Amino acid sequence: MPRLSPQNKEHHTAVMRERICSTFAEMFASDGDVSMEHLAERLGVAKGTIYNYFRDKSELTSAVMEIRRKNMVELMERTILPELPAEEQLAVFVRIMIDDFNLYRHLRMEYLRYNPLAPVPSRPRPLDILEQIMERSIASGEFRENDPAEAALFIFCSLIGKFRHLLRNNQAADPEYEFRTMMNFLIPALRSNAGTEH
Amino acid sequence: MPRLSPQNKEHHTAVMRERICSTFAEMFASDGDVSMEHLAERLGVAKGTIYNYFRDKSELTSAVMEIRRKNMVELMERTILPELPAEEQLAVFVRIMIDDFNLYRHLRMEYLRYNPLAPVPSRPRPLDILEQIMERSIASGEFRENDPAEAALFIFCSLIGKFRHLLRNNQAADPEYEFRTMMNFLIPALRSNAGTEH
Amino acid sequence: MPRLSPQNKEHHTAVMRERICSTFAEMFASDGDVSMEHLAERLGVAKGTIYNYFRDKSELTSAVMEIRRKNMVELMERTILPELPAEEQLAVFVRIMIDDFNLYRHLRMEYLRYNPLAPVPSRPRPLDILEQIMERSIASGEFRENDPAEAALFIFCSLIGKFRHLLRNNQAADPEYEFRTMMNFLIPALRSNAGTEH
Amino acid sequence: MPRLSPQNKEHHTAVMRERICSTFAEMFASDGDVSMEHLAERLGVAKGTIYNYFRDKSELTSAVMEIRRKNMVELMERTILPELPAEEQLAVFVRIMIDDFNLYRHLRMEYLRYNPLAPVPSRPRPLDILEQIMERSIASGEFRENDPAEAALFIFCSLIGKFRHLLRNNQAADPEYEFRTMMNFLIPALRSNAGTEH
DNA sequence: GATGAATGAGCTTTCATTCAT
DNA sequence: GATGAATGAAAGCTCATTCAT
Repeated sequence: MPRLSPQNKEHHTAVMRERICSTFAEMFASDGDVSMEHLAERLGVAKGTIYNYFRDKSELTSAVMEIRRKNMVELMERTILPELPAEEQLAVFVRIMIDDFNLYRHLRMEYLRYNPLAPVPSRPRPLDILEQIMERSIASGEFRENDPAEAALFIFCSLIGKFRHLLRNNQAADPEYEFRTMMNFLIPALRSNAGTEH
Repeated sequence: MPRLSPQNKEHHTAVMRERICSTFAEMFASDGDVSMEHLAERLGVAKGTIYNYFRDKSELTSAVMEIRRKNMVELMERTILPELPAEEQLAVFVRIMIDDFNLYRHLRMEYLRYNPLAPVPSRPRPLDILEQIMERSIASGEFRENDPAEAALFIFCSLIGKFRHLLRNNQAADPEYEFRTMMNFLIPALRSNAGTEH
Repeated sequence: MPRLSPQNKEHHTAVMRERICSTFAEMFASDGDVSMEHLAERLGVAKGTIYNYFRDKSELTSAVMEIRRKNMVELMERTILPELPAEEQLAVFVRIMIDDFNLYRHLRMEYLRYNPLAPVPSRPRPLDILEQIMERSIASGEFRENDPAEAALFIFCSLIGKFRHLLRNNQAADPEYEFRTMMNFLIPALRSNAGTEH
Repeated sequence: MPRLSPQNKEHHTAVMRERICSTFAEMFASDGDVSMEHLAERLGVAKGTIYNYFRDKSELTSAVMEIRRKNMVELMERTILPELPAEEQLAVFVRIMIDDFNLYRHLRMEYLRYNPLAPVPSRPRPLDILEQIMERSIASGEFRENDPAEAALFIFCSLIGKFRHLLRNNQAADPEYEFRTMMNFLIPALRSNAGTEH
């Protein structure tokens, strides 16, 4: 391997980190937990090489989650346009989350094992975006008066819970069905304030 | 501790199993996965002793989950009376789930690892009870027309998702706050059908 | 359990030892190695009880071998009559060995594990009886001139080797077939001295 | 010891496997069963290192047996020339077996434990070679009419049985003595058919 | 920067043996 | 004499991590 100029070196490092992360995510998505040995094998590099780019497995896992999150967020930012009706914005959000789940089911759920203390990820997270949607929708009156953060968290957790349920039953999501069911309950939850007087 | 009368023996066994289970659950709750070695240490017995009460770690884990589930279900059956208003039934259900979560945080989430195929637990599960609540409430018109199973699953997953979120942030639930938030969204989701026409 | 007189006590001990041994042998014969736990279970006594009659597993195993050997030897002494033709005496010997093998295949082969230093068993052993047969037969001229001990050992080892071969292939012996094959080679080996001049 | 050229790596692996195998065989020969821990200790490496060369203990044991067998068979094939007199061919065979036994006493006998179903080893095995010797010798009339396979098995088992006997008495063989005794009985067994008419 | 052989703490599990009652 | 719960050394095996080259 030839000497790299500082820029090239930086570039090389970034490319390599990206390659390792995406391969790891991919393997995780299909097989569940992945050993460093298998990962190196699939990458076609030595185990030690991975450790040149990531301090340990925990850092790698975090990085993967970060990339995944960034991709998801970028997609959301491109497709969830503030000028759309609130309901439609929510719909896009839900669809993206469902697709992401189908892609990364194992990774998402096993993440905790290597990151029990849940390091704060870089902003914005999907939950942040969802909060913005809620803020706009409540401000515009499309959704009922409510704490936007709370509403966002409720929606977010409903989705996560559903994903976990599917995972337990070893199923991928049926995107269309799950989408319809979620919307069937979420929209009324956000629209009407029927019966909350207790 | 030999030479116990049959009753005493049975009692001793039950006590010991209970002690092992609850210690395991407790350690799991605070630390995540627990090795048999550490469990024995905390119990103040030898590793082998645990294996006199449980064939292997998988059996122990299942037993803990089963006990937990049975306790929860019994409590639900005692306190969720069909003659109460639907909303109140749901409220009790939600409270019990939140309390259970606080007690068994990690265990609930890591259970999968030792039981990847999710053996069917003894009925009824909390979800079954929730389905009954929904059936009655929809039949009586207290909640809007809907598939009871779908409604139950939505509620259940919303709760599970919330728990998982708290777990990720390494928090116990604040029972009163979580209760109010959940009800604030669940009741409208089940009452009104505002805006589901898309 | 009532006080036993010294004689009764002695008798009880002998009976118990016998019971333990024969059960152990039986289990060994059908399943291979047997744990003290399983043995106690089958006997309907506690594990500790066995240790009142045998210092440890090694002593038990030795005792079993001893009993097995004594039974076999008694049978040989009853049925191998010196007045029979040499060939017939040998035939009876071979048949008894084959039958014994079928009964105790596992035990015979695993014995070494607990008795790596092969404590000298009580006399007479089958090999001793075989030596007597050889002595008589060579003295009477029915078998050719030879060291009787060597001849006996050769026959004995041929049988043991055959048993081991069968064990490796997880077979019981076919008594009639094995008998014919052995005799087909042993008789000439003992009769003629063709070609030993090298 | 990283960064080896491909040849060196292959060489290193071969050397290491060989070292592990021969140490294992050696320890086995003197002590009977050997734990991975003890083996590693004697090798001066960590337990895990052995597992870099052999998937598990069963594979290691098989490898040792295979090497041993290959060496023995190669030696037989080089030294047992079809043009030699039958008796001489047999003599060489017997000598090689005796020497092999002295080298691998315990291992040979305990092999079964880790390979209870006796996986078919690579051909040809010593028994195969012995069968060829018998075929040729019976065809040429040097040995009497007989099923070559049966004759070979008889010889083979006589040897194995002798080895087992020595093992039980914790002896190495005295090669010259054992050789003479075996031949003293085997040759007549194969030559003459005196007295097989019963 | 890359390598990958070596590491060793850690895991689950077994089972002969002990000893207080 | 009988009991059997408790023991704990020992086994086979895994895998994230290190470091000499």
